[in-house]
Amino acid sequence: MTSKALKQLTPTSDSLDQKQLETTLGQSATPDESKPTGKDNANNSNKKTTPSRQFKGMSLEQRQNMRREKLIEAGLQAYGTHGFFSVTVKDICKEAKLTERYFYESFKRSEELFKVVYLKLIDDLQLKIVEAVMQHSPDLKQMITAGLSALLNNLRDDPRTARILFVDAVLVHELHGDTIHESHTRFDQTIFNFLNIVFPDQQENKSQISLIASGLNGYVVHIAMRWVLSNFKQPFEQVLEACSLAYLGIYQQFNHLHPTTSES
Amino acid sequence: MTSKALKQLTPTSDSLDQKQLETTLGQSATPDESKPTGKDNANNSNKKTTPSRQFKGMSLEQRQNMRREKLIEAGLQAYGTHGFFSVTVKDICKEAKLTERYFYESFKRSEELFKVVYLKLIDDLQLKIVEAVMQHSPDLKQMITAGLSALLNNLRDDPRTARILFVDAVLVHELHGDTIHESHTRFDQTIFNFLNIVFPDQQENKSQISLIASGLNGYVVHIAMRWVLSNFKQPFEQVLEACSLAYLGIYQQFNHLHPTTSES
DNA sequence: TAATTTTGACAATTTGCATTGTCAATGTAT
DNA sequence: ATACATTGACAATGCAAATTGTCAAAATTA
Repeated sequence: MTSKALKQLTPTSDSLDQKQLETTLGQSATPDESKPTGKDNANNSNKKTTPSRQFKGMSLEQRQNMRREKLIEAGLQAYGTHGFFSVTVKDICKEAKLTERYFYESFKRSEELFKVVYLKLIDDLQLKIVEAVMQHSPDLKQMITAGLSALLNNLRDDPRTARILFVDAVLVHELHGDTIHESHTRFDQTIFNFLNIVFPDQQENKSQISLIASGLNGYVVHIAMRWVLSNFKQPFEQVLEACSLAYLGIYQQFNHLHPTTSES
Repeated sequence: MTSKALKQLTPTSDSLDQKQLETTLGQSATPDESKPTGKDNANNSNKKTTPSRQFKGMSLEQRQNMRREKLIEAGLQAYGTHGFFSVTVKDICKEAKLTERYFYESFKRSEELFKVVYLKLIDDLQLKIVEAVMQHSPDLKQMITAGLSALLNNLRDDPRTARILFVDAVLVHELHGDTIHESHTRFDQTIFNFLNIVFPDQQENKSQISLIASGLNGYVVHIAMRWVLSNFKQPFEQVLEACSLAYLGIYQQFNHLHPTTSES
């Protein structure tokens, strides 16, 4: 079906290099500040505190981390199901089967938990996509298909992810300054890098390519959101094709505008 | 600059019909429920009320409408500058130089005002775009350029619009059920209609074209948002070109996939 | 088993804002 | 000029959720 005009797309792909891909595309932003936020852990060696004791076979730190994980999972469930603004701290605690106290043990406020959930999700997603792309490295069309499939599959397998990443995230962007905004930008950046590999000899058009990367990102995300919100009405293949069409179209257009070697 | 590969894009455009355009593209959704929401206006003819008296040369209704307009303008300013969730009713009243009482005279709650502001903005924007497109009717490339220019100019002239339409709107989608969601969909729909005109004989691919319309919408919006957030760093022409590239690319791709008449 | 910490349930307090209400000052009609 | 609608400033109340605090049951160590 999608063969006729697509064959001519793989020519420049021989300039693709597996190593180059790994180096350039990667970039996990979670800066390990996603660790416990609570108070002074390390047995604050004052007077009356004989803290740290084993419990259920776990140390204090282990228990805290376990609670933290439960809260994060509960946050994913609650935020992803009801939306950030319908969820209270109490809701999350109920979901996690923990009491409020333990929420504040790990997070200062609801937004902080949300941020952690968000960063985790977007990191996971990006990793999956980049891996999928790299696995099909030399063939441009396959790389595109693989990356898009990874994205769409992820969203379909867990719509909560879609809600958090593409709906509520905009919000927390506000509340959280720009930390999340930056990580949102990372996607643009990844696509930008990809385009730079595909069009190696376009030094002048960096700025233009950057814009196009943002556009492609928006293109796919918007379609994906419709798909999610429609409860996956359209068949996977159709969505995939609609998404890849943009990439392939851009590819052709760009090559026509800036012919490098053998373009007509 | 953008000439070489673009010339071949206007062929099918001879099938474009001005009337068809007007009929198909239009669609203002504001259902005139955007009128006063307050209590019983019409001199509730009970006992003790001798309401309605002239004030500053205006009737009660005139004064209410004037206050309403001031609130709407204040809402645009406040929401568009600080974001919906940072704005309180008091803020809006301060901005409008009115007291809370008059807010509740016209609106039940903050979301209601937001909705009105939103619908007003999106109607204005869509009108401008459709008009611009129609004015350049026969020539496909010019239509695209004109429509995109109208959009970008509007956003640049008033970034508050961008914030409300593309950032906070998602939000109020939540709060307001789907009224706003629908009007958000209208943009997709408009583009869908446009594509249907451009590809008249693609009855089978309706569903596919609908997805692509959403994608194109997302593409442009995402680029536009970057542009806005970067405080319009990139030159207008560059943004415009990046946007139109997607339309032209899709056009070619689609024609290649589903050749109608003379396509190679 | 006794001493002590950890935990869970839930009450008490705080906070931020919406929403309503009061009242004096100002403008309007007769 | 008098009576009253209209307005603006701001206090009073309501409310929902965040945040902190209390206390007794359960688990742990020795």
